[in-house]
Amino acid sequence: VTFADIAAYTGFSKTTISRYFNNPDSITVENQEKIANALEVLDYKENKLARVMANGKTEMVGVIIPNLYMHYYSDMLDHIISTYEEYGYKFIVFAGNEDADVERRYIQELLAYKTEGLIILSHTLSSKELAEYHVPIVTIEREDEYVCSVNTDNYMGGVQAATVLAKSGCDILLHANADFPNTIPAYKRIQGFQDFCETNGLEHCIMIRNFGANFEENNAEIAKLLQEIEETYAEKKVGIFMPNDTHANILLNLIIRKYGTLPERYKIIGFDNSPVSREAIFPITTVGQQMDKIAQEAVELLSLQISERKKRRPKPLAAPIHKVLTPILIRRETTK
DNA sequence: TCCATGCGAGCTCCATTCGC
DNA sequence: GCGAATGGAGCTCGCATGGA
Repeated sequence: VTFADIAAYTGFSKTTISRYFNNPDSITVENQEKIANALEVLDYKENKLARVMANGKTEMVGVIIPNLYMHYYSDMLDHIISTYEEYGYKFIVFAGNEDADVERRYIQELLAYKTEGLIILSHTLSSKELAEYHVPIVTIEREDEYVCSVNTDNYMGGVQAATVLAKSGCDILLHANADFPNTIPAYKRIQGFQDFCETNGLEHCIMIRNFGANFEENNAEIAKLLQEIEETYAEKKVGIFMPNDTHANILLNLIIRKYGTLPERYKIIGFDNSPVSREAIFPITTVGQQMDKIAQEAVELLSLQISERKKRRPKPLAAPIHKVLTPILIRRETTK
């Protein structure tokens, strides 16, 4: 059943049928009812392909994440997908696994499907390269100099984590993280943690590690980290700020496997407020990213760019828009 | 290899009808 | 006469298909 069939059945033209769907107020209520009735009788089903062909609007958005192993990415994806109700975008998702050539191929594939914009969570391609695709792009929690982005205030997150550990009465505050360049938002997390400790004269150490890209590698590296902490700070009450909740949970499991519980001398805090932080055997204190708001802001920012491109005389953004959201500290059992 | 055609819906421009 | 509602023609989009 097509517009032509509906037009023939109702006696209206194709134009009027089109208006019924796209600008119903331009048709009388009586005629709207006639057309609505015809749709029911004829059992009309919307033809999205025809619509895409006609106006070029696929309502599809491409998403590239590094992996689905990290709880942060799966949780963020869940929130991005949930924006469908408000914005109507459908999402095609690729996991790049930190391979630049693979990600470039995925982007080409997404653009070939005429996705209207891209949300990039992976760190592999520079924002300069992404900007050269000349499509609406929003990045989340990554280097973003040349493209629009939504990030959490990582500096504040670092300060919040250090504050909690200091208030827990820890003798030494540790922050384990990867070796980020200073263009990555997470770098500021390290800075915030370090600045707070130095300002307040707290003994601390930044432990830069390459945690790997899967559970096995993470587990092995964090086991080594724990061993080092035990050897170096044997008699001290240790506060450990892990780079994310997935890694905090692995550390927690390793400690519990060794001691049967979480000893009083260990305080752990994660980052993100991923589901795993709530589901852990001892719910993990975390610096929560406002996942729902980040996803909402990202899609809003993308929608803004997409709408502008559809105008007859689109005005490109004078400069990329960068939104920064405040982290929310969530106290749970691992810092009691 | 090239060209014409068809697919379904959107859109624009202009014309027509109708009711107040 | 005016404005709102509606009609109609013609073009567009990207790709597959088939015939020359």
